[in-house]
Amino acid sequence: MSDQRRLDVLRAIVEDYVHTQEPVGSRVLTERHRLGVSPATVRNDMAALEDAGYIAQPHTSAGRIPTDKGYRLFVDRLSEARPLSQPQKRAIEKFLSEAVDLDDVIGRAGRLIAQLTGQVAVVQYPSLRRSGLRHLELVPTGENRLLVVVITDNGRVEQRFLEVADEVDEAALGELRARLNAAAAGRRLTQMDLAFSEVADVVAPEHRALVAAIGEVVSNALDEEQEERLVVAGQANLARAGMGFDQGLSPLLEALEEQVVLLGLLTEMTSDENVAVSIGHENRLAGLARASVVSTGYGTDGDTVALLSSIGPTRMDYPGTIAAVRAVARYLSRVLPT
Amino acid sequence: MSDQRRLDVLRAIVEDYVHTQEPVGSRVLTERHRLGVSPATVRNDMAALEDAGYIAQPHTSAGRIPTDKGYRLFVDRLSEARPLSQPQKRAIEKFLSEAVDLDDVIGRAGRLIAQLTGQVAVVQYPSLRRSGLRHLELVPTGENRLLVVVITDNGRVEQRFLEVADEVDEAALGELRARLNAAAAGRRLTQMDLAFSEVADVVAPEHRALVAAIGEVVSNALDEEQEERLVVAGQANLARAGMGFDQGLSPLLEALEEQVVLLGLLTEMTSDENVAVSIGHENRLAGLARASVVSTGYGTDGDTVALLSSIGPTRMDYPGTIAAVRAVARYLSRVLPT
DNA sequence: GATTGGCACTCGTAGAGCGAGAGTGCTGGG
DNA sequence: CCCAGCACTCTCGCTCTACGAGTGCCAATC
Repeated sequence: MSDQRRLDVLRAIVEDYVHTQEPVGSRVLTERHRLGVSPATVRNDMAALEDAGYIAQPHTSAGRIPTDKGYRLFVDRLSEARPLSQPQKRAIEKFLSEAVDLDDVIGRAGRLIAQLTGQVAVVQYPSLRRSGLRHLELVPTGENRLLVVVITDNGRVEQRFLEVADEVDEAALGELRARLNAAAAGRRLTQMDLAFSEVADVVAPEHRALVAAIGEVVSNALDEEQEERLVVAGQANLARAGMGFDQGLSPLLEALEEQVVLLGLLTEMTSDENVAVSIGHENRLAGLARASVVSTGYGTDGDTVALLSSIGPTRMDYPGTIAAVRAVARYLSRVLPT
Repeated sequence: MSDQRRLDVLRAIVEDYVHTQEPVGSRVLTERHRLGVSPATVRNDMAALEDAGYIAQPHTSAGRIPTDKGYRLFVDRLSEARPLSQPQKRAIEKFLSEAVDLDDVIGRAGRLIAQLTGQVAVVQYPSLRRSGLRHLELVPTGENRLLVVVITDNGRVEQRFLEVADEVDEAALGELRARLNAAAAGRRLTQMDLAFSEVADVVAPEHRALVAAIGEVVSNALDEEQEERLVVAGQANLARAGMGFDQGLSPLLEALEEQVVLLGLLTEMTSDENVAVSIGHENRLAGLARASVVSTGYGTDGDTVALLSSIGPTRMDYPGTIAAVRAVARYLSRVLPT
């Protein structure tokens, strides 16, 4: 009994099931794939595959469907990413390069993945960790309220409200703004504390507390932990008939709304710029037990700054999804401001 | 035959159906509501209501369910917004006041509406139309690429990429930045063109084109047409059993992803700070034919700057939804930076 | 020893038939 | 104008049956 043929059978089962969404029996298997053996032989192989846990039958005398373990083997050893066509690549490049700002880039990347894969896309905003400060702006906004806007080297903009005890007059604010910008401009975000304490030393005593408060807000805003914004696109794809989620949809949608938890999961499974795949119950989240996640990092020159994923049913088209995710991550890395 | 009682019957039908999600017959109607008449009488009234198009029966010999027209009458004349409880109000206030920036305010408002109504929430970002320019920042980001960041009076931040022909050196960029800020600061966004042409006159000839380009990007970024960002929250609520969307879910989710179209619909139906309700087929969008939209404007002192809506099945709890939308809009208006 | 054809067996599915229950519309009397 | 009673209709859930798909096993074959 050839080991190789068993793997061929498994691959055939996965491909057929992904395509038809129906349990596949020994007869159609021999008809649709040139295995060169009879249904009876295939049946023997299938029995062995079932014993090994790669496939299962939903009920006696139905065909077989792959298990999570079966998909795992398929992804690891039986498939290769199917490269996108040239027109597709050009379309990706064109669509991403038309973006007008960072929000738009991220949004477009999400829609792109959603459309290419027919599934849900999750895109994380690029991290701020390694950037420097470009400009700090203080905007008074109503009584006792200040808006602090931070612009970084790499074009990221963060804003935070700050409650202040006493109203600060325009002139004092202007001076503060000038001093802070002079002291902090160009510095790494990690050295920000230092810059703020320098300013605190030279400023009028009644403003020291304010400077400290601003400093706290700024480092807070740039803290990596806060850096957890996700964009989700293509949720409508999940509801389409034939996705296999027809009634188990709400746990999945709930998981997608729990952005903090979701990001944790993605971060955990994605180590570098390779594409990682997590299948069915391999996902730590219960809501994703019937789904698979294909995820990769992106960022300028090998420096992974954020994540990009596609989520779909376990019976997704893995080669196609992996290729799409990889391609978009690559273009995203290129088009992204340094 | 009393007209008043017929309306009572209609109200009873709507309330019962909203509650039980099942067609309601004449018997249970007399049992659950003190109508003071027998089922037979109610049947006559129901026949009249059906002739008038306010209710319908899914099939012969099932109970009645309200039609879109029936809900319309209910909303317009038979119900009043049910005020929220004090604890609820306090919870809203607390939750919104904890927000750290504008994104967070909008996000929280969405989650709040979603949770209060058990439906989907759609929140539009506040418009920039009436604000002035606070600061303009130019950040070079990679070769031939400039990031233009606009900070407005009311704390809104917009950013746009700009492709430039030749690389601009730091010094020239610094000068440009200073000049532009001097000329434009404090001006209304509508007078921005003027400020830019002033600068173009005094700047070195080789930078005129750049100034013009920046001017275009800025007014573009602040153009109201561009101002169409929506946040959608609580999509998972739609998938919950008993929402009535069990199989017709995907057109709805698709409608929610078509943000431009969706915003058009909301803008059209919402005229001012009153709460507007659009029921079932009254919605121009086919995807929303089985849903109702409850929408209102919000903004500082009666100046409507953006929209806030809740979308659910036509058999939603209108009084509760209207109250929730109104309450959140009110607090949002108060907490929002001027 | 692997492969294969044949055959009995198991189940899920689709369809038909049936009874019960809910709800209506109508009619005739208060 | 209201209401009790009654005949009628329709859906829903149940059971039963026939069918088909697919398997597992065994003995024959290469």
